[in-house]
Amino acid sequence: MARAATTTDAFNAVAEARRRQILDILATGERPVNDLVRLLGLSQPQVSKHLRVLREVGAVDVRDEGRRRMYRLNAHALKPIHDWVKNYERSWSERFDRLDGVLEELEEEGDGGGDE
Amino acid sequence: MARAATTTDAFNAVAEARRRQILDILATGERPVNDLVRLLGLSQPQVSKHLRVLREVGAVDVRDEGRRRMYRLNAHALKPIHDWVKNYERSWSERFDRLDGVLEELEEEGDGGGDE
DNA sequence: TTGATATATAACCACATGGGAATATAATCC
DNA sequence: GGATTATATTCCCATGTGGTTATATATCAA
Repeated sequence: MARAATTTDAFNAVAEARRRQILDILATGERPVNDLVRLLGLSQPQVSKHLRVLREVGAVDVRDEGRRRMYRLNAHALKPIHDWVKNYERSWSERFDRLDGVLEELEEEGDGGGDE
Repeated sequence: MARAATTTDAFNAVAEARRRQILDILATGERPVNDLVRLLGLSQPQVSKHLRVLREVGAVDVRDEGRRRMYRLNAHALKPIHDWVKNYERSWSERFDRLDGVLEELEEEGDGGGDE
């Protein structure tokens, strides 16, 4: 088996930095494709393909406006990523560093003489 | 060019669900490889290879203990993911839904013939 | 209608992947 | 020493990739 498709879920879709950049731009408002092309300095097909991936995972919505296609962020698709990663926040949050130290000591004490 | 290597950064590393599962288990405490093999129902080489990816992006640390290798979470490597995705949180947070509506209206109103 | 503009798609390629199987390495036990 | 246990690595392969170039589709303008 190869790697999971980029369209499998939001995790795979935003693994690509370009696609995160696209979302960052769309976070400031709706944009046609050509705006993204200029702002990112990518080729037009490249941007269209990235947008397709983002569409397939639901991270962007499109709306036709004449010959332009207006893309809009749908950040709800990113919620699973936030939900997963937020559980790790305490590990790097200064506020919890001291608590973590205490917990580790307790664990080791209860562990029956482990040193290290 | 192909897709970025899984070891490029944390985003690519955790795009694989198995690796997120591994981190979830390690979040409960240090574990030898065989624990992960049993808990995940994966083959041992598979787990070792996933662990290598997680090591290369700094998401886990290892410690030798006899013939076992104890793996430990290093959640700090996940901070960039959290930092990126947290900026989108307001989009799905109920508390901000009403505010978003207001902001969008303001944007549209002010958009009378804007530049670009 | 013809031409220009805006976007999507297709064909192609080099390449890293995740899984499986087999093997290598290393520590422990007899 | 040999056997067992624990882990890492290597080889193999099918597959999906991101970029490029070329083309298709659709809308607007003259």
